[in-house]
Amino acid sequence: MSVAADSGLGRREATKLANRAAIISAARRVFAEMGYGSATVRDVVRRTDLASGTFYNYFPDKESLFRVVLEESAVEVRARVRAARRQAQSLEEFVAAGYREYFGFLASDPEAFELMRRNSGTIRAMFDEPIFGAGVEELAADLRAAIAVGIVPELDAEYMAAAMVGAALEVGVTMVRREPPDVEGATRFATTVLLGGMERLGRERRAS
Amino acid sequence: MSVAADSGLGRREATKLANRAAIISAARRVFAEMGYGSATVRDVVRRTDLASGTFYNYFPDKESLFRVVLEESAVEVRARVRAARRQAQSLEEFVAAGYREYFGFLASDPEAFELMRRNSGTIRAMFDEPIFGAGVEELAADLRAAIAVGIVPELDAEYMAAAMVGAALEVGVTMVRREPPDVEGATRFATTVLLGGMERLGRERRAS
DNA sequence: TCGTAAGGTGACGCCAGCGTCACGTCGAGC
DNA sequence: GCTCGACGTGACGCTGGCGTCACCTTACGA
Repeated sequence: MSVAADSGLGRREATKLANRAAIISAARRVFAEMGYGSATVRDVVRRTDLASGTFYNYFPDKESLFRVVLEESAVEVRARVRAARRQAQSLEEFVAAGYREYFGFLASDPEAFELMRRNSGTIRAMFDEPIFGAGVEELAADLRAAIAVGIVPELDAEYMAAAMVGAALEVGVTMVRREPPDVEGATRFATTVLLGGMERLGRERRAS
Repeated sequence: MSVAADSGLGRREATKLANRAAIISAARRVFAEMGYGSATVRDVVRRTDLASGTFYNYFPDKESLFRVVLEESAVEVRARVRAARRQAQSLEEFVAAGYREYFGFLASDPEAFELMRRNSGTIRAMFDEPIFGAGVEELAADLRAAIAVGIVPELDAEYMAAAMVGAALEVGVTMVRREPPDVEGATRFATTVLLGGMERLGRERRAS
């Protein structure tokens, strides 16, 4: 045994992991900077010290790579947001928890954020309705559950989910641009607006 | 004079206009379907009965074409939205007018909408902060003016503008997906939410 | 009716990305 | 230490987009 590596892996296994990671990391930067459409496999490989042929030992093509890159970022966020929401005991907590988790993610990983923002159109078209789209679906489901229990007034859950996610996206962009990004402030703002919106929707509904 | 054309233009002038229009129209569809990045000049030309060389008599390259295509749609919307807002006599009218105009546009020209949605990331990156971005700026300015006059409670105008635009974008997507799109319903929903949000922001501010 | 030139045409040369494959290297296992 | 095969390598053939240009058609004006 000539093991070497600090990890428990052999050299071969280790470089394999490293190469894959290098490709994904380079791809993340490339897709974020120039967008999926104009990026080429070569662009990614060039940001790596690998040969072009090597790429194809790891991924069959650009699209597969893109899917993996997104998976790595987005799935985790969505899961975190949803988990945070699940623990909420009140409506305010429900809304705030989701926003806090999401804004926290943006602040901590601006590159992933840029990646998703830059390619949001492509993402929507490619997976039709995933990543953010699925986020909307999940939120709508959570809202419907909350309405059923009576925590949230009766309202169009689909529209409400869309409004919440849309606001999150744009407020997030604004927050990231401010230095340093104020996660708590953005969370408070978004939460207040959306809670106020639900309140008023409830009031108007009752009035009619 | 062999004029011919129904319009007052000569044949040459007429085909020139028609060719330009044909290219722009084809480009709109191509960019909407495959996104700016992966679209090629050839893709556009192929949707036309023109030869590839002809394209370069009208536009120097893909980017110029893209800018013109966007200009044609976006500038007009932004102007319409802003004009509608300007006539508003109350806060409710201010918010509702903007949304109504915007949602009306989406419903009336879904292709332009698809174009902008599909390429929103590219647009942001290319013009950095135009189209929608400029929309946010304008809205923020209008909000600040309204705050100064006392119609809108003191709040972070930039965040508020972001939230309003973000909500508009996503609610718009949802609205367009419903058949038939209910412009008034979406307008009422978005307006109520955002007004409620402002209300609550004002209340919380006063409380602190 | 005729000369002129505006402008459409598409083949052309160039370039870059694609995916492959024959070769070489080097770690793994004995 | 030696053999073996996994895997990195980069040149290669191919494809398709790019922008150009010599040619030709035809509207225009006299």
